[in-house]
Amino acid sequence: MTEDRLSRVFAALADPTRRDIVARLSVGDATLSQLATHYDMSIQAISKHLKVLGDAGLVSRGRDAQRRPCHLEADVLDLMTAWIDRYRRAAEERFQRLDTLLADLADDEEGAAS
Amino acid sequence: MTEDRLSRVFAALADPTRRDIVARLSVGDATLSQLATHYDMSIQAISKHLKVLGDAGLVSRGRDAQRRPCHLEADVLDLMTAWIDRYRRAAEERFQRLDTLLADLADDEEGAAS
DNA sequence: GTCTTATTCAACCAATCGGTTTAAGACGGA
DNA sequence: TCCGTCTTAAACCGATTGGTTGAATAAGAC
Repeated sequence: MTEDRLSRVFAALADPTRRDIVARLSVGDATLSQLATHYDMSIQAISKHLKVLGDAGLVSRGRDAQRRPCHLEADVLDLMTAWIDRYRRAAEERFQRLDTLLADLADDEEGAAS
Repeated sequence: MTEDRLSRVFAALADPTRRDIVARLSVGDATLSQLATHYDMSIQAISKHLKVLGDAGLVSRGRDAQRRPCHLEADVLDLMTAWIDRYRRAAEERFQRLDTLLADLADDEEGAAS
């Protein structure tokens, strides 16, 4: 399903290091060792983070000799915004209905008082 | 900082059960035991999920006798969309620049060929 | 007061996560 | 060919997660 995919994308972005990697890749492609220079952990740890991002479909890897440049697949982010917006909208509409309901009740009160 | 908060919100929504709870709460408030009827796990497990959603700021709990109705705090979702949009936009702009760059190169080629 | 419902707390468990270290491939350059 | 660089694989470790069960607490309802 798209269920697993959504879970993987959310989980991938739940880690600050991985979010930072995404932020860097949004500026431009980069290799593993280039990325690793910015973090206080081993290259292998960053490699694992890239694997998580890859499994989530958020980054793809190319080939350039022994390098594997990382590329941000920004389309996947739309998956999340679609999900989020759906329920944010629902909540807002419900809030709106409640709001008008309260307004109507207030009007009734005024009507009864006059 | 807001770093932890973002991590908690993303992590909270990385679980399908919790996403489903958010979906249900977007329709209307509900109590723990009402929510629990829809899932094939113990009430305590759902209570834990609600705690995670609460710690992320995604749901608040009220008081109604011995019940603690759950309410979706939809504003928190904006935190995520703000983050996502920021980098999706950056990636798109970069793509746009690359696109026009390639177009310019093509024009140069044509110019050189003519 | 006692019973029932709604919720939380605590201990436990297997599985996953985020990191480490060490070793092994894959590739280009001298 | 051998060397240095870039990357992945594997084993390990402590902490966290997602679930369980059992007991404790809180608040009506009878």
